[in-house]
Amino acid sequence: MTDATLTIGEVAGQAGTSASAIRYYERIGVLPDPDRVSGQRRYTPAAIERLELLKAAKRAGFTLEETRLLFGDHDAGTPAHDHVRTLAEQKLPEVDALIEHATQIRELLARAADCHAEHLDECTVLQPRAPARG
Amino acid sequence: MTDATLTIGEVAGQAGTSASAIRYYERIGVLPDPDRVSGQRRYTPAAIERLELLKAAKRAGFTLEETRLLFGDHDAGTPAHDHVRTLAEQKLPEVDALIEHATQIRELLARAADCHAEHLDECTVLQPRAPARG
DNA sequence: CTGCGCCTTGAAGCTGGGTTGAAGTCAAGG
DNA sequence: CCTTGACTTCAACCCAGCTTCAAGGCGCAG
Repeated sequence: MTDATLTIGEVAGQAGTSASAIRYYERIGVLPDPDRVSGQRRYTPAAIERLELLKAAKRAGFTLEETRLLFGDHDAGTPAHDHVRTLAEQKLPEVDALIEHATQIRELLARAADCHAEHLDECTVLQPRAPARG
Repeated sequence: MTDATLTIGEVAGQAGTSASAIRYYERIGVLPDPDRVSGQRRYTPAAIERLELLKAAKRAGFTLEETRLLFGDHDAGTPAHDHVRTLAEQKLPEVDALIEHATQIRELLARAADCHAEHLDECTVLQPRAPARG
């Protein structure tokens, strides 16, 4: 029924993480407990997608606890379901702010990377929009 | 010459961080050593902007060490200047990836926040683009 | 039945990013 | 003078997020 055939090592390799990290995630409830074959964890390919989502969420500034709440398994009708909506509403502006900040930083980096000037004054990484030293 | 009049407490308050964090940043070289008046740190308003840049960079996934390298004080002509360019080139695609991932997460959150369905199946936070359960 | 490779667990250790606490300094005010 | 309050240093502590270690299990090849 579940074509859970992947071992933890395979999943880790494909998702670009480590087996120990996956075990850790399961321990703290960020990932669900997988099927077992004679004690060993077995995964479906969906687990890889889930890990990638988890990675993206982490990069977006979510703590593991938040990803657990947001992307954990909640069935409809549970109080958790409503809680997820609330949390999502809370996090939305934070993610928006992150995107905006990251875009600003991106501009700075682009300027720095593109700068071949002899003196940093002309292309300094600093001063996102600050005048200073004028 | 330097109109450094702000105390660490004032800067911390305005930048939305803590005095101990600022001392820590100075200790590890992420921020430059400020002027002193009878032992006490004094800052110009530029310090607040710098702290805000630091915060943005952190949110964008930079380690403090990276911000030290990127946004630290390098004078023109130093080897560091070139190193900054290299690092900036390295980080650019990472920041791009971050922005993309964050945008994806944003979509997920927006869906979740907007979902008033009774059952999570219709609006589940999971499955960014995965079919699954089909 | 031995070795190999990958898996298991639990506990302990590590790194980054700070915070907290103790003990002391300085300037102003009563 | 002495307190008050915001600052100073240094070391110790804390938390999240893993990694590493020790001791052992399972299945397969030789």
